[in-house]
Amino acid sequence: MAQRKTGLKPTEAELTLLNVLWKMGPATVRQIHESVSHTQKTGYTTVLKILQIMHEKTLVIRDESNRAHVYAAANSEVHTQSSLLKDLVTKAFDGSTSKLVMRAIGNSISQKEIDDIRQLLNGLEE
Amino acid sequence: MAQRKTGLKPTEAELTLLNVLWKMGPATVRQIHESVSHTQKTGYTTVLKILQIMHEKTLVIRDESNRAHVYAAANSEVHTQSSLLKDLVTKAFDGSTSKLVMRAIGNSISQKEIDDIRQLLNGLEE
DNA sequence: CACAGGATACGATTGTTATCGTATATAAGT
DNA sequence: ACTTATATACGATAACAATCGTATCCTGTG
Repeated sequence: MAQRKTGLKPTEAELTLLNVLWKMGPATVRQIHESVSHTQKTGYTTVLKILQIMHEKTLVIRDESNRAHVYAAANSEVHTQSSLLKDLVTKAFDGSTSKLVMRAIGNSISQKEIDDIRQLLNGLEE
Repeated sequence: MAQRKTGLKPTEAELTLLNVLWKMGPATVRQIHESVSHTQKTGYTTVLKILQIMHEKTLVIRDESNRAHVYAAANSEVHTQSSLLKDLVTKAFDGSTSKLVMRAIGNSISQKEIDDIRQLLNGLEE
């Protein structure tokens, strides 16, 4: 049911690893595991396995030229965020981006965030 | 790992049924199935089973006083939307609601939607 | 060159999601 | 009371997600 070829949705564990890769840039399994183990209690081989699966799914690319493979996110953070948002908009907001935005804003947001958003709206307008 | 007691996240199939319940109000399995079968090819017993599981998870409540049980969403659409958004913000937007909003707006949005959002921002401000 | 340390590969396991088939129960007609 | 239509309950299954243990495979160093 999930899309095959392009832009398939990362699972929760996969998204965690992607976040690391976006922050750190290309990294080895050891580095990635080191990074996640600060907040997670995941084993090394678990991280490895997930990365291998992500590679099959083409969620990451890897450089195998060295013994320790170097992994990198296949898609940008922005691209993935947009994709996840689009998915949520269709599944829970009846396809309406503005509904989602208004719900998000309504949740609770700081004055600075309000200013940032208004700024962006101004930029979009013309 | 997923939270037990309160506000646990509905799966995709569950969310589909919740959308029906929010639109229609309380309904029987037959009515719900009828509604989803317009766009889905799901069997009757599948819908029934999912509703039973949702009942165990307390995602829905049900009235068993008649032979055909009547199901209703346990939480409001707004509540669930907020919960899903909060989840996405923490998992993919580093906890920043404004990042999410700006990404959503950036995706593509109509002039009317921009106006609606600006309106909401004005309302929030004072 | 042997070997210890560290890397990947390969299942195996457990839990969850989604889907149905079949069994059973019940209400309403005839 | 039997039969039929329709409900729920139950259990099985297949796919996917997440987790590791173990095996195997380099590679640099003594």
